Amino acid sequence: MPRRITMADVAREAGVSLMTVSRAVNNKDGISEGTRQRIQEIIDRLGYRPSIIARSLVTDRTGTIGLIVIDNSNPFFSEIARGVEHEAYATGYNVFLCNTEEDTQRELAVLRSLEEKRVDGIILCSSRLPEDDLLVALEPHPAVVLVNRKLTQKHYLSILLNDEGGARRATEHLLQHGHRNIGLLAGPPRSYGGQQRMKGYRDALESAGICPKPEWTRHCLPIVDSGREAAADLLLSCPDISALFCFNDLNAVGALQACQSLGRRVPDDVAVTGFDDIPMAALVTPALTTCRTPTYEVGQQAMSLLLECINGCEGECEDIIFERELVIRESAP
Amino acid sequence: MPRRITMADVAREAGVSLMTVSRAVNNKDGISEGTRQRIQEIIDRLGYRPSIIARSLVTDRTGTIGLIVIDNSNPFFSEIARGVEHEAYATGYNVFLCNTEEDTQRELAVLRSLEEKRVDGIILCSSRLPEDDLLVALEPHPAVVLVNRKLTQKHYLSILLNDEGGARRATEHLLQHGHRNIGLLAGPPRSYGGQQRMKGYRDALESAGICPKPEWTRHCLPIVDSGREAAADLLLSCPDISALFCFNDLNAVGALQACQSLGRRVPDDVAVTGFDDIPMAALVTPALTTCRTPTYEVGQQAMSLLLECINGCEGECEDIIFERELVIRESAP
DNA sequence: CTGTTAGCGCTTTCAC
DNA sequence: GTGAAAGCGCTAACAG
Repeated sequence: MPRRITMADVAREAGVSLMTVSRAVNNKDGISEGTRQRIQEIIDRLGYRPSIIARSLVTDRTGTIGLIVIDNSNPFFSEIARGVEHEAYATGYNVFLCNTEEDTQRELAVLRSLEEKRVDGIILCSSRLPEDDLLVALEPHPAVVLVNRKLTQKHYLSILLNDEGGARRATEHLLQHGHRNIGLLAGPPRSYGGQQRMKGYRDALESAGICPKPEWTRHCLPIVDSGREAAADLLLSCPDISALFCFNDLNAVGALQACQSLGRRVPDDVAVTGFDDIPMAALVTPALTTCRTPTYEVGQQAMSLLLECINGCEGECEDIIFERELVIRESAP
Repeated sequence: MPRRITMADVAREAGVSLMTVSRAVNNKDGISEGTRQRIQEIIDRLGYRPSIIARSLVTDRTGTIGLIVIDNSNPFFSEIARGVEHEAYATGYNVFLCNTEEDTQRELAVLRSLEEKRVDGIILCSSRLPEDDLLVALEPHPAVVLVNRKLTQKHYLSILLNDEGGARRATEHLLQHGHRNIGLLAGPPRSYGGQQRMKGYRDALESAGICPKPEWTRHCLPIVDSGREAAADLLLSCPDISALFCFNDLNAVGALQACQSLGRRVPDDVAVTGFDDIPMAALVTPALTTCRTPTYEVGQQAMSLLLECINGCEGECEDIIFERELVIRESAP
């Protein structure tokens, strides 16, 4: 491996000083058009690439951000990631993608390693950390956008999803169709979104004069398999349940499978609702009634917000709230 | 924003030199256990985080790698990304995720920006660049692993998928069930995997004494919508087609939709095969016959290979070839 | 319009 | 076991 071309090489070749090359590279003025072109030619010929590492050391900007999600193989997150990366690319940033895999220790570790990498900011999706830990872990980061998580002690710039409202509407939809005993696949206990959805679910039941029984609830991981197991368990122990409100679409797909293997028809014996409206939701049989989120846009907006934050518009930035639109399909018509 | 804590702050506080702190931070020896502990305490108390940026400048290692995919919202890639990131996390690396969105200019730009970020290596998946451009763009990178792309002029460490074999088996499966006029959704023209699949498809047909007609083939983007359009177009212009071999599962799902809207039953009127076996493949109706790839493992192995390459085991590293296992389901029983 | 000096935060090398 | 000096590749600040 031959030594890399540095700015000094370009400067020597062009017979100018480092600063002149630097100005050419960064398109700054205070340099004649002639020298700029001459230097550009030499840069191209030599294949010089400025070291963002060296530049960062002095400018204190790395041109990188960190994106933390639970699990990039969950379409909800991979679509957010795509939105973030699209916006980042458009503005010259690179994105570190980190999965926490529902592990709070890993979430902390990742937050720390991004700090050591001196990212200009982070987008943290669906954090599972207790608020106290989160406050400490976020504090050293120069810019932060939270997705789907709200803190009580301190405000961070956020993209919020109206999970409570979405859950309420979905549950009301089930109630309107005569369901009284509605099961809840509640997702991970530490999920803020899960807690909001539970609120909406309970609220809707109580407004209808129904007391949501604790035994109607099962926590589960936000994946198909865990949803299947939780649903099967729930349907077996509470045979009078006629509808399932599921934390997300993956859980709902699992619920569909559980119903199938228990010989319960959907929606006739058991109605099922999902959450997120991932592409799969419309394609399974029966197609899922669910709450849609414009996931890609969430990612885009999160990155835009973060950029504003990085570029120092303290105070002027505002949280963005996305609605969860109820999409009615066959699993709960 | 208060100034960041630097190693000098720690050194001053501990009453030692920079070097001693450095040794403690990097767990090097040549330092007594006592001082090490004392320094560690001060580091914790002050919340010091070493600057990987500054370290990189002297060590010439950044602890980062670049992962380039076409589209992270395609489950095939998001699952690879998860595998890569998992392995990276385990070894202390961070991953830049970049989407090319089928745009070769963007692929070049991303390759270049990763170079400027001085990544220790890159994993390039399903590159769409012409070989000549690719050779130039890859040359300056210190370590490279190619996924599902083989070059003719120079060898790069690769994870290869036996797409040709998989396509042949899938096509043979269709032939064995009496299909003679088999359409091909061929994917993007620049896709190496697509070219290999086309080879396998043609090979199988020719071995069966059938001349694959050019009008049986449609190129399309590897997404549902494009698959639907291409399939509809194909079925309309060649009504005698009784089976479709699709570039990937997303295309196959699109083909299913096209059949539905044209009133053609699957598999009775038209048999359909997909490729990849993404989770959705088993969940749509009818469930897709497809060729499975252990995508997550592809990602893991790609990262392992890259690490070996980074750590300089020239020559000893070997390409890894994954088979594409035919999974028979309802869409082509 | 161009150049010189200093320094970003760390590690390498060598000296004690 | 510990420290001093030099330098990684670049840019900010100022001088000409």
